[in-house]
Amino acid sequence: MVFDDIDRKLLSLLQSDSKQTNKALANQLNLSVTAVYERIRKLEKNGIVKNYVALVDKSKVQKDFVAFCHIKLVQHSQEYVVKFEREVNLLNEVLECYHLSGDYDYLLKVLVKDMSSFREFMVEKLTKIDHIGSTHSMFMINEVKHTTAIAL
Amino acid sequence: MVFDDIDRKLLSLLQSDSKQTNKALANQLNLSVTAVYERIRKLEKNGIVKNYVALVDKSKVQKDFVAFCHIKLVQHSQEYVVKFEREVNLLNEVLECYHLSGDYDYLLKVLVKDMSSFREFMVEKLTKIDHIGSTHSMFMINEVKHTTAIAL
DNA sequence: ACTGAAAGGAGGGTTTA
DNA sequence: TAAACCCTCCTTTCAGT
Repeated sequence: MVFDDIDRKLLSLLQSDSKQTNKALANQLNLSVTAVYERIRKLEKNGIVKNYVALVDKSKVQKDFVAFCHIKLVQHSQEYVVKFEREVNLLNEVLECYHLSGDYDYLLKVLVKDMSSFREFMVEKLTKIDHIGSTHSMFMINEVKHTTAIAL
Repeated sequence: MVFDDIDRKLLSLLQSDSKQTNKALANQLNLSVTAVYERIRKLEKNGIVKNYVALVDKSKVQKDFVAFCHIKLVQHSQEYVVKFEREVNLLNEVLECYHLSGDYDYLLKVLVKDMSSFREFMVEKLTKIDHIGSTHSMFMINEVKHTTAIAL
């Protein structure tokens, strides 16, 4: 799909606030309501807009201890990798997991209540997954920036 | 603010799909539409729900090269830290930035088009920020998991 | 804090220009 | 594309429990 500057601006608006009415969007884009409606439909249909979500303030729900865990597997056979990735997907403390280049295989972003919850997570959940060789964790001191909006 | 199991379920529903109507939410929660409406208002008013956003599929907009950059500052004076954090906030390629414990000071999640865009980002933007001592970058091979939903 | 009803407004689609 | 118009359904308010 090809998108122009108006689509880009529209995506930027929707990424910052998806509860705006089509009328409000139309004003900012100098378009008619119908034109905005059609463009949004197209973006959704093409899977460019995946979905709409509410963002929750983690500090307000006692989940503001963020840890980044580097993980190395003992082996890299297909079987081990698939199993590890499936298990990680089931852990709700893990918000993000990336297979990475470099010294370690994976980077996990883990969200829990506090250090003791993190300890529990490591002992009871993460290290219970087979084939984990070594881990190295770093803790967030402060969140400097966090956005879900992709600049186009 | 105190929240009960219904609020938790409501937050979970809104975090997975914020475009659901209050009626649909009411059905899932066995509540009336008004009761759902009031609960959502309370969650918004208390800042628990920060905002509502559209999530864009990065692979569909040619932005699927993800890099994690560890950064060490040459000094840690208040002035350097503040300036660095302000500059980083202005870089739209940086989706996330955390001040971390450990060997490096900061971890940045950077989103660009490809390796050559990343090179450009490093040379033209990131390393133009003063006081950066050393950097160490890792590249995403595969995204195993990525959610914005906080489990409650 | 919940329900149900009722008003106002936005979504979703069609037609005309 | 844009604008006018429609009907439907959702949001929001209000009275009552």
